[in-house]
Amino acid sequence: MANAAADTSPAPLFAALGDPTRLGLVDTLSDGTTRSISQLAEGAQMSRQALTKHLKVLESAGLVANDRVGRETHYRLQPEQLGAARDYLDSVSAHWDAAIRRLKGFLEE
Amino acid sequence: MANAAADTSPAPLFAALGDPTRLGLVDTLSDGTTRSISQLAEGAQMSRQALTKHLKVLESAGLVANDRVGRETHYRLQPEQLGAARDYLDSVSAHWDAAIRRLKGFLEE
DNA sequence: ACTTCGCGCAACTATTTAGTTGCATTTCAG
DNA sequence: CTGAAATGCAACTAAATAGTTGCGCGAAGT
Repeated sequence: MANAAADTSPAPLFAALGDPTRLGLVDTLSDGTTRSISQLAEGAQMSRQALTKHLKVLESAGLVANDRVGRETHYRLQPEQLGAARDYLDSVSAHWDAAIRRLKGFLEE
Repeated sequence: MANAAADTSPAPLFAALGDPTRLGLVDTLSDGTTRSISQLAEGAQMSRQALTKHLKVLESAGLVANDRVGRETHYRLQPEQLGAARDYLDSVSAHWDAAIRRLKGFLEE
């Protein structure tokens, strides 16, 4: 069991992405670099603690991970779950496409 | 302006998908058929009104649409926004991949 | 005409979530 | 050693969310 999040349903994953602040964090971290909480909080319009909470939500969803470096906590993006979310959306779209193709087949007969 | 949802950020879109009930509705409707609220509420373990609220959330996100048919309200999936969400995830992943490739380039020099 | 079905609207409750502040702890710098 | 920086922890508030119930109304069936 190496997988903590996304056990059965991707809903918690989408929920984690469903907030502008967290989406911004994901976007910021998508440049491959690692940042401390204070660095991430610099530009933001809310307290460091609020940011910390958001980071914990992202971490629970498996979207980010952190390493303690001295007195700093460095967060980094973990892109695997992004792929999982994308795959889910793909499967729904594929289901839809196949169904529509089938329905059209009936109509055009 | 034909686009009501996903104006700037896809966060509301992800938020709409970030609930197991709503994700189930999307999944159910992905078979291309149209269903009345009562039909959708049949299997569910909650009241029709609760379902109605979830459907309105999905509708606000542009994920479903409804047509009034007599005394029934038929909901159908609108898959375009699914594609929008997928595209966003793709762009983040692409950004990540490019960044990592660049970082690896530095290291291997 | 009468009844029933499918909905919408509104009020209400309980839980979760987003955000704050204050304080203690650990680590680095001088 | 002393002080400042970076963070974690805990308590608290306000607002959003998920859910309920009750009721009224228009559309269908008989």
